[in-house]
Amino acid sequence: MVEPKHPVRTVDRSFEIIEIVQELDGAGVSEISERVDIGKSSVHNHLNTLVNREYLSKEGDEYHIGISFLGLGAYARNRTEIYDDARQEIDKLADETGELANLLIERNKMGVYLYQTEGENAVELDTYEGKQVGLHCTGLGKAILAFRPREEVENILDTRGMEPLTEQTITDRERFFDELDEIRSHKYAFDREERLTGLCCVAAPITNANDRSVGAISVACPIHRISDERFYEELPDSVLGTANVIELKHNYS
Amino acid sequence: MVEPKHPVRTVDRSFEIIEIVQELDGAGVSEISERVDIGKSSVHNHLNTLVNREYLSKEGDEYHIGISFLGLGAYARNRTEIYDDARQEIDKLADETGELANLLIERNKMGVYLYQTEGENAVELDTYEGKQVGLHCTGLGKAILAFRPREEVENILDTRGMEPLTEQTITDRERFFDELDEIRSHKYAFDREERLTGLCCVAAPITNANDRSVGAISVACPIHRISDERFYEELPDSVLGTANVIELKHNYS
DNA sequence: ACCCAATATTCGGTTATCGCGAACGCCCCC
DNA sequence: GGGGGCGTTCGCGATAACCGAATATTGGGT
Repeated sequence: MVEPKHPVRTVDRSFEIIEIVQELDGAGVSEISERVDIGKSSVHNHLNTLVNREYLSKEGDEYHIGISFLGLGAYARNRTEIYDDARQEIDKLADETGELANLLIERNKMGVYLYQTEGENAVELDTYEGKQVGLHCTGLGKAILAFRPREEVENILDTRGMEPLTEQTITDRERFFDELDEIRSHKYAFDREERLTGLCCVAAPITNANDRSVGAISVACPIHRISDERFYEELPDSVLGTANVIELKHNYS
Repeated sequence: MVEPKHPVRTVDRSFEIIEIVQELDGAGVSEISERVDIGKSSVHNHLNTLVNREYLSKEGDEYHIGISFLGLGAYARNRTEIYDDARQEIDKLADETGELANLLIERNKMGVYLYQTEGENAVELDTYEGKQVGLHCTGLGKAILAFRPREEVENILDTRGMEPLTEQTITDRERFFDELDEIRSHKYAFDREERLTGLCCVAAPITNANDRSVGAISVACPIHRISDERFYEELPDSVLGTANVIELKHNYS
C-alpha cells in the first residue's frame, strides 16, 4: 500500500490507458490521448504494444479490452480461499430463492464481487464479477466487517472513507459500529437501499475457525417486490443455511 | 497481428513479469529477475508499481496475481457475443450429464475457454476460464473450424501450427480437413484423446444466421468410464440439444 | 465524384527515465 | 553468532519513451 520509491511511469501510463479503454467501453487514439494527457503518437505505441500481446483488441479504429485478462482474472479468483467451496452453493441459493446470489471478499480494504448467479426472477444489476465496491455500503461488506477486529475496521474506514451512495447509506461511524454489533449477534446483515435505491439484500458472513470472516454471501432483490415475511424470515434462513454449508466445506475439508 | 513499429519495451517487460508470476504460481524478485534477464532492482520497481495499482499482491516475499484482473477479464467476457446466451444452458448441460461442460470461442486464431461448469461426476482438468488452447487439438476447436471458410482455417493452421499434444492429435492437414467435412455433416465433433490422454469429449458448434460458428460447447469425460452407446449417442443428443437452444437465443432475440 | 475534416500512423530529435551494478539491510538457517 | 540468500536503496549512464510535425487514411457531406 506504500508508494513505490521508483515507480515505472511507463507501466502506470499503460494501465491508465487500459482502464480508460474499459471505462469508455472502447475508444480511439485521439480520445484516449486527450484523457491521459499523453501525445497521440505515444498512446498509439502503447495501444499497439498491448494489442500485440493480446491484452487489447483492435476493432476497426476502436481499441477494446482483450480476452487475455480473463486468464489472469480467473486464475486470481481460483487462488482465493473460498471461491471453490462457495460456487456450487451460490448456484443452489439462486435456484432456491429465484433471486440474484452473490459472493464478496475483502481485498485491499475494498469489497470484490467474486461470483454471482442469477435465479429465475433475478434483478438486473450494475454488479459484475471483479467489480469493486466500498465495504461500508453493502450488506455483504457489513457482514464481512462485523467479523473483523474493530481496529481493522477503523483502519479500513479511515482509508476508504464512508462515501454515501444513497440517502440510506450509513455515514455515521458510531451508528455503523452499532449496526455491526447487531449483525454479529444474528450472523446476518440487511441492506435496505444503502447502496442502490430500490434494492435490498440479505447477507451472511463466511467465517473461519477463528471466527474471522473470509467473505460473505447474499441474496439481492427489488424492495418493492418483497414481503416483510420473506425479507426478514425466509431469506435470512436460506442465506444462513447456505453460509453454514460453505463454512463446513471450507473449515473441515 | 502486426509487430508494432515502436513497441513500448517497458510495458512488454511488465507483462512478461506478470505472466511469469502466474506461471510460477507466485514468485520472488530474484527468481523473476533470472527468468526475464532483467536486473533485480528493475524487476523490483516493476513489481511495486504493479502492486501499487493492485494488479499484483505482495504476500510476504512472494508476489501474486491480483484480483483486479478479474474485473477486466469478466468485462471482456461479457462483451463477447454468446457468453450471456450460453451460460445457463451450459449449467443445465452439466447438470443433466453429470460431466464437465465447456464453452469455447475463437480469438486471435486461438481457442479461449469462456465458461465451464462441473456436473456431479465431472473430471478434474487442467482447463480454466480464460485458458487458451490450439484449435486443432480439441473437439471444441474442430467444431468451430468446421464452420469457417477453408481459407480462414488454412490461415489459422499456418499461424498457429498443428503441434501434437498426444499420440492421437491430428497432424496431417488433409486428414484434418476430411474430419472437418465429417463434422460439418453431423454438426458435432468427437475428441478421443487428441488433447489429453484419457480424455474424450463431444462438442457442437454454435452458428449464427450465416452458418458461421461463433463458438462451441462440449461435454468432457474420462474415456475409461464411458460406454460406446453413451459416447456416440446419448452425449451427442444432449450436446446438440443444448447447442440448438443457445443458437435460438442468440439468433432470434 | 470530389473535397474536406477528422482520425490514425510514421518518423526523427531530445530528454526523461529505465535498467544496471554495487552497497546496504534483513532474516533464516546452519 | 556468523554466513548466505534474499529484498531493497541509490546514483549514474545509455536507452528508449515521449513529443511534434508531417504523412497516410478514412468517412461524411455536397
